[in-house]
Amino acid sequence: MLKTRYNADWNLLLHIEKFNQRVESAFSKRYSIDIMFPKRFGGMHVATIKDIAKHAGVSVTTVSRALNGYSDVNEKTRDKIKAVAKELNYSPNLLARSLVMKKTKTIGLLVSGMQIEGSKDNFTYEVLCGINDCAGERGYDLILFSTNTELQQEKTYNQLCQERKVDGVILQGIKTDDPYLREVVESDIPCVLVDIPIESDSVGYVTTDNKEGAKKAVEHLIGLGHRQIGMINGHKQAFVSQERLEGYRLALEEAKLDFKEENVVDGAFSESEAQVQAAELLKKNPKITAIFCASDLMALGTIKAAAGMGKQVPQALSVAGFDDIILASYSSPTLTTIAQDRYQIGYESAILLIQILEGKAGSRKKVLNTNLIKRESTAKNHEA
Amino acid sequence: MLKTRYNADWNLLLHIEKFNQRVESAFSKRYSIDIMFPKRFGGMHVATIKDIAKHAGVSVTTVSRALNGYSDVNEKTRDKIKAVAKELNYSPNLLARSLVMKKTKTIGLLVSGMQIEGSKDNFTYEVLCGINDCAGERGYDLILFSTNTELQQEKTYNQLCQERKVDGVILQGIKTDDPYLREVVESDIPCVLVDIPIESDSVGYVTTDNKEGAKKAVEHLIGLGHRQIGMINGHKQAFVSQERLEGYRLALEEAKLDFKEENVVDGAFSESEAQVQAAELLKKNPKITAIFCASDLMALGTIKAAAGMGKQVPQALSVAGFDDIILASYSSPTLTTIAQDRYQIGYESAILLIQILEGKAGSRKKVLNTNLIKRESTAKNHEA
DNA sequence: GACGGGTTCCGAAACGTTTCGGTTCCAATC
DNA sequence: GATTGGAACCGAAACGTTTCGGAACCCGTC
Repeated sequence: MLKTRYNADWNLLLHIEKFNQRVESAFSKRYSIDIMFPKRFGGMHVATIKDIAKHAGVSVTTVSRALNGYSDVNEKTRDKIKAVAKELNYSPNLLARSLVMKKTKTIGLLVSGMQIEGSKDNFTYEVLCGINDCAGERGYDLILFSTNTELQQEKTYNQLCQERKVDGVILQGIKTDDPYLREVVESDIPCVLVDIPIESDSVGYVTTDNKEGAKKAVEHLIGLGHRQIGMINGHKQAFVSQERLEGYRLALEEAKLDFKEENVVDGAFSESEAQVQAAELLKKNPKITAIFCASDLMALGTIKAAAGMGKQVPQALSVAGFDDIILASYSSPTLTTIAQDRYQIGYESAILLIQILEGKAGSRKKVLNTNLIKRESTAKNHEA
Repeated sequence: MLKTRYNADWNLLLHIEKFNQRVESAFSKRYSIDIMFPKRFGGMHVATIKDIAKHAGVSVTTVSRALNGYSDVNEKTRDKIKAVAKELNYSPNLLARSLVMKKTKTIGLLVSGMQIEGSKDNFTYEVLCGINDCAGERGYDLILFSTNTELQQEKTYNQLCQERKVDGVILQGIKTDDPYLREVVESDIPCVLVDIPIESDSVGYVTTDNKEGAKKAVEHLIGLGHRQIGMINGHKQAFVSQERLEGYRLALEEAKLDFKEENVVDGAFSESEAQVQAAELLKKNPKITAIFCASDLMALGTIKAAAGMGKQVPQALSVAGFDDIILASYSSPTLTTIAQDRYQIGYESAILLIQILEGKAGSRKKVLNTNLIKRESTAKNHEA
């Protein structure tokens, strides 16, 4: 479908075609269309720097310099200009400014898991809150890129960023095998990754100490007398899964317990999948008295699986999770878990990105601490 | 703090001042600073329409028209231009385009409750998901305005929108006495309100049928044989509270039950506040056998209050909530509640806004339906 | 009274697009 | 052979900023 001339809007082709049947000359065509689509901003003319210049009797240069706080303008002139600006209800056109300054003061947000399913663990939302707060404090605005829809899928990471001219990007929720990730590393757009450890001149990351966290959880279980401890992990494409597995292994090792590969299964970070996998695991290895899950959601699934087999938690089986999502303190039994501060992850991501942008980042990575939260889902091993 | 000339960046004042001590002439000053701050986009020159024109041997006009699908360009030329564009890895500069087109294809998001507290009910997040999906499908990007920080507080609604030149705005989570709200109505920026019923040429709203929903909940309680039914409402500044109260009143009326004002208290949509208020209400009126809460969170608080008084839910007290948040199906007892589709609210908001933007909105309001979800927290009235 | 230096201002170019108002060329028509 | 009309293209202005390179003026100094 081609646009005919004088057509400013795809969607209005129909109107125009109808219209064309009634008009002859190019002039009337154009004119009428102008009437049909009045400029939105034009309607109630928004004051520009030019208007201020005219009203204040100075040049645009001076207005710009005055408003931006430069020193080579007389204070009296500056006051006058400011007064006129206020009177005209002026606010700068950031588009124009960005165009010449080559900085937009916006940071892009590429969230892969911005779906309704993310509602249970609130990971995405809480990270977003942190980013938003930090960006707000520092004068940056956030622009959201959706990557889930078909339409956006066609555009590459670079296109997204180049078109909108974001100063930098924060990526969250993308898997290690996501095509976007390659692009990120190859492009030189400043960016911060959440939970993916890549460092370079223009890319940094922030994550929690997943290894240490997992280790704490398993040590807790060991401390309760458990010797046969299973693990429900996430999936291979997640860096955090590797780390949590490593923490699990480490804790066992330090306690001189055997690490058995068959005691570890993947639950895809999903409650239902974990339920299936946990049931199978418990059937295959009935001696297991405790399970460490790489997420709270999977812990909930595991508890359901246990219940399905007539095993009470925590009496017959201890279950520890990871994340400390809201549900963890409301479910029954309440969940023993490793808390990670998702808000802080977001906040630190924004800090780091802005530091990189402004050329004063020391380290390009930030690793946050975890907390063991003891609740009802873990208990002493009575068989010990 | 004033900027000296040749200073492109506030934050670098220090560097420059230090630097100035070492240089004399204006020329060397400028030159050196240029070296110090290379243009970010300039580094690896991003292809512009001009470059394409040069490489393809045509004018910029033709390139623009070719890429935008206008009809008065030879198909052979168009193909060549497209090829060159791809080769140069061209992507249009939306800043420049927006500047002349006076349309940015972005919609602003003004969320008042973008805080970590919003994590329990996922209202904000789920609405956001809906908006994001719809906007993505229709080629709009989202830009987030934070209103909670001090810095942003100074800027008026109009300034925010004018500066970023968003095409339209969606407002969510603002109270009826929020100063922003006045501005919205007075400005002529197209906008859609969530849960605030204001209509005009440029503003519409979407909400759920709160009255009907509340009525359903209370009718359910009445159907279970309850005659003394209390209500924990939100607060006066919320439109939804008025509606839900009205629904409560209506249900009582149609069942020929007395509406007693002392049976309705405000819980500020907060779990803990509701707990306090519910305890007081139950003490003052021990004959109450059922309570309708204007939110699930408050229902949870109410259940805690009941437990604190030795009343089992649902045996001694039935509790119905509103929202159907995630917790509602995980708490114990699970909550009987009125489900509202928050995702849909977001999605419809975006649809409506875009319709208004493109001048083809029929109605300027959209009211969504609710669903009664029966779970464990309500039961037959044994005293009846 | 020429000169240097500081203060205050300004003209014009630049950023990357879109689009108005043409022009040029060629084939078809009278 | 002059006229018309369409197809294909282009120059230049416009959008609203910032900033480079001066210019004008005044004051003090040699």
